[in-house]
Amino acid sequence: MARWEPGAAGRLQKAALELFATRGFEQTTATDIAESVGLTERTFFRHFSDKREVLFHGQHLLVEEFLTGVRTAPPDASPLEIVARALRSAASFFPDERRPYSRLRQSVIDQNSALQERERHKLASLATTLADALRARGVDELAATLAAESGATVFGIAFTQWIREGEDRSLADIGADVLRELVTLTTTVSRKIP
Amino acid sequence: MARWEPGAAGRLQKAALELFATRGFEQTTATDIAESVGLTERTFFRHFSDKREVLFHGQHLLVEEFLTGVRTAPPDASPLEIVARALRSAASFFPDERRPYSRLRQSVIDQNSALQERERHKLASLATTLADALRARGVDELAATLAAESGATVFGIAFTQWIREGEDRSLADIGADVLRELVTLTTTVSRKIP
DNA sequence: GTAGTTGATGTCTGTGACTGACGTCAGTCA
DNA sequence: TGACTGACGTCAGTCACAGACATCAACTAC
Repeated sequence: MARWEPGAAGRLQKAALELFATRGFEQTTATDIAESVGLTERTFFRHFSDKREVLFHGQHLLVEEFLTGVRTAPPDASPLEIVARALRSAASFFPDERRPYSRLRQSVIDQNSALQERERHKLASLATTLADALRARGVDELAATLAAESGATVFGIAFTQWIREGEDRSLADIGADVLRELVTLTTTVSRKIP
Repeated sequence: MARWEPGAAGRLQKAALELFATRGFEQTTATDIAESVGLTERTFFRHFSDKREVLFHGQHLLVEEFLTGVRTAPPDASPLEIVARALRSAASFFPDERRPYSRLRQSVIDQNSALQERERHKLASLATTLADALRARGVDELAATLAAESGATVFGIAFTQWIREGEDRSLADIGADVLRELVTLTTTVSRKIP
């Protein structure tokens, strides 16, 4: 028999989401979470750098999906086409079965501004990573930054729409729609930018 | 003679920036800041909701500039034109004399990820406010969100450039350039978005 | 198979961010 | 003149997090 139950991080993550969803984020201490799965506070902080992070563990896998999309884009693709590929690839990270889980998690985040702050930070660092990948493909500095930030924005908006009650399109479809709307928006500048 | 020196918040802000710049953010306690201007930690937290906030006080004035720009846009302006106005208006918040101060402040933020997180959060809430203002003008939901987020992104990129050593264009000029680049980027989609 | 090593955990202790309750006192205003 | 207010101080408490060190099953080398 093993000395410890395996998968401590996973158990902590699951317990944390449940406790946050019932009691609320601030009303749940790190000790609460740890003890609910038979561990100590110290162990909690060995697995997660801070209390908020327990809800954001595994985000690097999403970033990887984005990068895969960037890599599989044809060499002559424009920055925005590359971003479109990345978005489609990232969407595969959120199959429809995952919607209920994503909804619950988001409802927790939406109720606490410290968590929203962390979420935005993750999205921003995704944009930074994306921009690096674009630059590595030879896209110039400013275009890479703008395309990457736009990609992150589109992803954020699409994701929000994806988890809305009643929505049944796939994340990939929504993402493509939002990106198209962005193109439309910027191409219908009737007046000159001063 | 007054009982207390006036302008406690301002004195705290100034002292905080100086201490953060010399010792670093984490190496400076709220007590350090407060006592350096003859106040107590408790008073510090009466003026600022948390330690990071001392660097972001007054941001609502910037938001106001954005909103002024939105309001002064002609009724038939497209969402992106409105955003262009907002950007130009916001730029007046950062006259060239302010560059040295902004550089110092940014160097502090760039050295601490908790501060970067807060900065992104502020930019995100600016986008939300902008989107509300656009919707209030009749812009539809998705277009408003996209235009507002794009505006915030452009502002962020332009500001970063404005701060760069050797840069001497005004923030308004840089902002207009970045926005134009965004338009260029999205209008040169040779391939169809899948 | 025994000794040494490793890795995930527990224990103990400390620091600092933040909060609530309450006291203080100069200035204001009735 | 006396009640009231607003900005501050004092005190005590909670909790997020971190360093140092101990523990002990499992694995490894010999």
